Amino acid sequence: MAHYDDDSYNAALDRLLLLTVMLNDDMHRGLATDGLTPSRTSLLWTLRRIGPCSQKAIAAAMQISPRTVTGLVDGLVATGFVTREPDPADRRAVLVTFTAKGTAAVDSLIAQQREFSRQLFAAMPPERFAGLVAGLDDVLGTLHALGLRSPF
Amino acid sequence: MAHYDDDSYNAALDRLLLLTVMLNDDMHRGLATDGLTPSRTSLLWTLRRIGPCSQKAIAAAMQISPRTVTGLVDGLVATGFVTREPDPADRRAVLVTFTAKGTAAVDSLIAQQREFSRQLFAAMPPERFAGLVAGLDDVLGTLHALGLRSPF
DNA sequence: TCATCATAATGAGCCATGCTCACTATGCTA
DNA sequence: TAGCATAGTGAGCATGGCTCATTATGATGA
Repeated sequence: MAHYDDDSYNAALDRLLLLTVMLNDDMHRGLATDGLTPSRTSLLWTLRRIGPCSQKAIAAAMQISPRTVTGLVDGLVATGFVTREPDPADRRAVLVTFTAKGTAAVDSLIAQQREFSRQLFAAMPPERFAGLVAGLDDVLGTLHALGLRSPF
Repeated sequence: MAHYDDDSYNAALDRLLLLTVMLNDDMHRGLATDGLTPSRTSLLWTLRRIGPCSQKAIAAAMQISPRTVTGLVDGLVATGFVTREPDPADRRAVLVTFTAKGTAAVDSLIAQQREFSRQLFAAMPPERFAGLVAGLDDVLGTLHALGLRSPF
């Protein structure tokens, strides 16, 4: 009895992890076409969320070291997605700021994501979709209760 | 109407991607305690799935270059998880083989995963669990139909 | 048999992404 | 103004991807 349940729990986790891997791979594949790496894209997402800010702030938001942010911003500056602007309030700091190309890239990613969500869910029976969302919310709540915190 | 649906699809995909990130982070954190990196662990999982085999076979199974496998196996040999045994049928090749420590490590990972699946799902109402699994299967089927292939 | 081509692994060397530690330049405060 | 704190970066390391060249071995055909 308990054994039977364990097996179905494991099968469910296997599905979840498989989905995790497949979604990750797909995201990374899509990125390559835009000349972006996963880490640099993550920085762009963060920048969109918190707005032009110091590298220190980006490091805190992404939970990586300030030194790593220097490297990522170097790459994004070299490829024209962001610029380093002087911070009028602190001459030690820079304000990492989108270029037009950077803004366009993030907008494109958002559009791609919307399209992908349509492809994933539009054909799903409403009841099943609702069941999936309820299940995901349950899992996310459980993870939160287990002490895992969202990176956002 | 269509707009409303789009928003709920997006919200669902956001949940899925958030879950993806959180599960990934958690897995990687857990690994560090065992002295394993994510890539080396992935190789151990692969090796468990396909059995002692050449590095070439591992590269094919993991969809990475043979050169990268050389590096990963170097690390796993240095830390005592696997050994390189001569292939009796082909003196060019090696058979990557678990040590006792390697077998124990994989067994431990499996046990951790079973425990984690219990923590995630044991408290979930059976109906919601069933709804989650049905939804996940639907999504996996859709991904397959979209041309995304499982890495296994 | 032996020359040729194919294959398994690795050396050399590149890039990206993470880290720490040390250092510079600047800000802040007593 | 002296001294501590903070933002960013240089130096240097590890991991994990890659390609290309090389070595050793296997396999095949003349």
